[in-house]
Amino acid sequence: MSRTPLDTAALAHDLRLAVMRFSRRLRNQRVDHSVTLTHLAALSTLKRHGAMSPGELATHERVQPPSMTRVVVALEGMGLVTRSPHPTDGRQVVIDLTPAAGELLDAEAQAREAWLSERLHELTPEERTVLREASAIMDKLASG
Amino acid sequence: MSRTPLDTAALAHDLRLAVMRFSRRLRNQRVDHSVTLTHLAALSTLKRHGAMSPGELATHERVQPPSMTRVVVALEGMGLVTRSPHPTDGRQVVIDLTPAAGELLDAEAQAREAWLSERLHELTPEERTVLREASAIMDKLASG
DNA sequence: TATTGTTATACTCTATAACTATA
DNA sequence: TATAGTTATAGAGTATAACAATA
Repeated sequence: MSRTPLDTAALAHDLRLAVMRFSRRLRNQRVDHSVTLTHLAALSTLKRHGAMSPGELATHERVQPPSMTRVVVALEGMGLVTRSPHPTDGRQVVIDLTPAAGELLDAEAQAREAWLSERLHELTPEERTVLREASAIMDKLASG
Repeated sequence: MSRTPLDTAALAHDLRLAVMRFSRRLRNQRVDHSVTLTHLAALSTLKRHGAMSPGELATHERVQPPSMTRVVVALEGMGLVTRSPHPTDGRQVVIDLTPAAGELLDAEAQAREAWLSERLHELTPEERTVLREASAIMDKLASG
């Protein structure tokens, strides 16, 4: 058969376009204009994985350090994260969520995901399973 | 059980982060700096669906018309698309690929997708099937 | 010297609002 | 009036290069 190479090329093509269109749609689904999707993603990662340095956060989100610096500065200005000196390494900084961020995440994340959650509800359980598995695979691809 | 609402919220969360990280990774995978990923997506859509108006192209790519105007202007400047008057409707414009775009798509798309194709090859056939199905579902979600 | 983070700068992507031309 | 497209403008997101501080 040896159809794999062709299939893979077609999959790469379709997957690329689907992800681009879907991510555009997600970004446009903004309700509150104070916290952007990028900000929310950083906050979510901090909530899930706990306090970490800007560098670690950048690695998690697959962005370059200067890009994360900008995000952290904005979040600090909004009172959503704190920057503390690292206990032993003077070069490093520890970014952590403030209580305000915890509250915001509970409320805002739900509101922002309302559209997506609703759409997901309209899918079949099988389709949701596909997306659940695809999420893990895409994260694996992104981190590789 | 009634676990669906909770599952859906968690899925919305994970899917959002996975798509954001994956799309960042895709954008960063730029090899040639003359044609951007957005440009390539528009060209791909024109190749697959044939000549169409800027408005139709914007709908396909889930962007607003002014955003597509900018892309089309850039592509025309690079000699990759032509803008012709619509035969019957004087308001409309028809965007079509030039021969140069055909050549570029064959070569450049493959080159740009080399990274992704390689990564996809490392997956199991089952994982690729998941991504293939997920692509279709994400397109459905984006267009809904 | 190597690492961590930041500043400076610039480019891509995308949107909304206002305008023009045609239907 | 309504529609298609464009222009003008702005903001979000991200990168590379250069710099400062610490290890």
